[in-house]
Amino acid sequence: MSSKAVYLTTPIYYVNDVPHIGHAYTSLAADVLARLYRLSGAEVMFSTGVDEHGQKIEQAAATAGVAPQAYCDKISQVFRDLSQAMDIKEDVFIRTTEERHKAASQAMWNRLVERDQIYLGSYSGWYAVSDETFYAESEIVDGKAPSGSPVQWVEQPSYMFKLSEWQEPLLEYYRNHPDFIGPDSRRNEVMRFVEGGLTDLSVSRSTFKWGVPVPNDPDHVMYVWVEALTNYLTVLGFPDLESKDYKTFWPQATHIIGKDILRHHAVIWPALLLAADLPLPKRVFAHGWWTREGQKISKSKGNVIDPFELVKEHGIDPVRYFLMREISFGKDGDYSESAFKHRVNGDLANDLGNLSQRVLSFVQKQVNAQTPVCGELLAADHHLLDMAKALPDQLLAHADNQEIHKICEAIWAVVGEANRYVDAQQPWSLKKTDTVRMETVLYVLMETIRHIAILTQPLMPGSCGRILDALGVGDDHRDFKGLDVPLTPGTKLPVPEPIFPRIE
RNA sequence: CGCGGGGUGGAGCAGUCUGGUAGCUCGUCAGGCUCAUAACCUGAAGGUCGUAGGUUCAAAUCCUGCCCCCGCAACCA
Repeated sequence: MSSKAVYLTTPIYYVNDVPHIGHAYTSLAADVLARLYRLSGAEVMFSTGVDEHGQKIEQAAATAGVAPQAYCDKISQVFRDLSQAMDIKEDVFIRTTEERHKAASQAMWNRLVERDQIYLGSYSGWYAVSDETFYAESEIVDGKAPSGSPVQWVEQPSYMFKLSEWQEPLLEYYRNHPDFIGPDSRRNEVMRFVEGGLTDLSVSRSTFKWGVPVPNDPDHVMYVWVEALTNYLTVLGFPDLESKDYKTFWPQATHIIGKDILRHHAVIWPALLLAADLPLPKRVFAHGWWTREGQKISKSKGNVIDPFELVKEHGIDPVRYFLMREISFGKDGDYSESAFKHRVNGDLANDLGNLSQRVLSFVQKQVNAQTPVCGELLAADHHLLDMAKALPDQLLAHADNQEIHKICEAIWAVVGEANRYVDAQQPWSLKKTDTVRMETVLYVLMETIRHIAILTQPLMPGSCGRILDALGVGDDHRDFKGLDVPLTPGTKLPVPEPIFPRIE
């Protein structure tokens, strides 16, 4: 259907802590999009991974009494487990301690140096010895750190990136590429920020060792920006600009991120790429944050949401569906037990689950447990089928804008129409008067459900697989191409089981 | 005057760019159906669209002032 290429990324997650709902949310969104594009026949690269460098990791490892690498090995595995737990299928899991990433980061650094974009300056700030941390001017309270520790003004040599030179080129780029930053409100925010002026950026540290060494200066390691952001290129084989992956995917990159790191991705990253004379990604999309029962989520409040516990309690697919459907992707939203219950019971159990069950149970009992024969189609039949057949294009359009909630809405509009169709056609009445028509109605319904199930796989792969099993759809006909392969009348069908249980 | 976002029936949102009978989901109430996971379908009630003023034949939508809420201010998705 589509021969386009798509490169989707999540940020690389910092391994100083275990995964929380935010990590799960970002990865899940990217996974849903990746799965949809794969179904459509597009060439897809979906990467996620972990950021394993920095002082906090070095310290955390020291506290734990293990070498940094051993510490990273352990925590990184938990992030891999998260993908497993949530049925997230990334194509690449990148770790910044990999040798190829070290090579890519240093190559990026060298490109910047060659273009006179990095100079040795100094980094200064308020340093609290007891906290081993620098604090921003704005964080200082009564001449002390937020923690109450005494601070001193410290200056140290640091390599600086000439970010300030890129203010105008960035603004020009934003103007010429209105789709570069999404949602639109974020683009606005970023442009205002850049218009306010950019200062050069500290891109190295000499106070710790756990990082990628700066080429030709062993006293420094690269600080997060240059190194971490380069992971998106590492994955594609950079610095080999002739590699197949780089050529295929880099121009098609969409970075899915949380709104907290919008500036890094929408300002620093494109500036670095412009400065290094490399093409920019196609789009940066920042999603919102979750609250829980109306409260901001924070460790101090103790109300963090553990994604592992979430899926253990509710099952993978209901959690996937809820997170993708409950809020407009890009906005903030709230996770609450009652909202979760309403979504799952309403959309999954009552609407989709019940639709499938009421149709398949009827077929089971009235058509001898086999796919019915399709007779002449009437206007009402065409209306429903046409709605289902219009979905693929609609969904891809929404995916291109990262409007995942609209993907859900579009599918459920067909689910609703199918339920209305059942009521209008009354197959239970036709049973007594016109079994040929009854079979046609049931066939139309099964075809509609087949479309829905195939197209909902990206959201709920496991559950939709079970629906397709119940419809007798073969494994090799479950993608966009398979949509064009209609059900075969007479196929023996298994006894249908409810797919989405209600939450009481 | 730091920057940005927002204030729409009980709840959560869309609509605002491109003025023209206020829409969706959930909830509430009434009815229908009986295939189905006490599910499904239909209908009704409920909003002076934060506020004050302006432009206009006409404003949720454009302009101005004010009030309130939220986020950001450079390592939390």
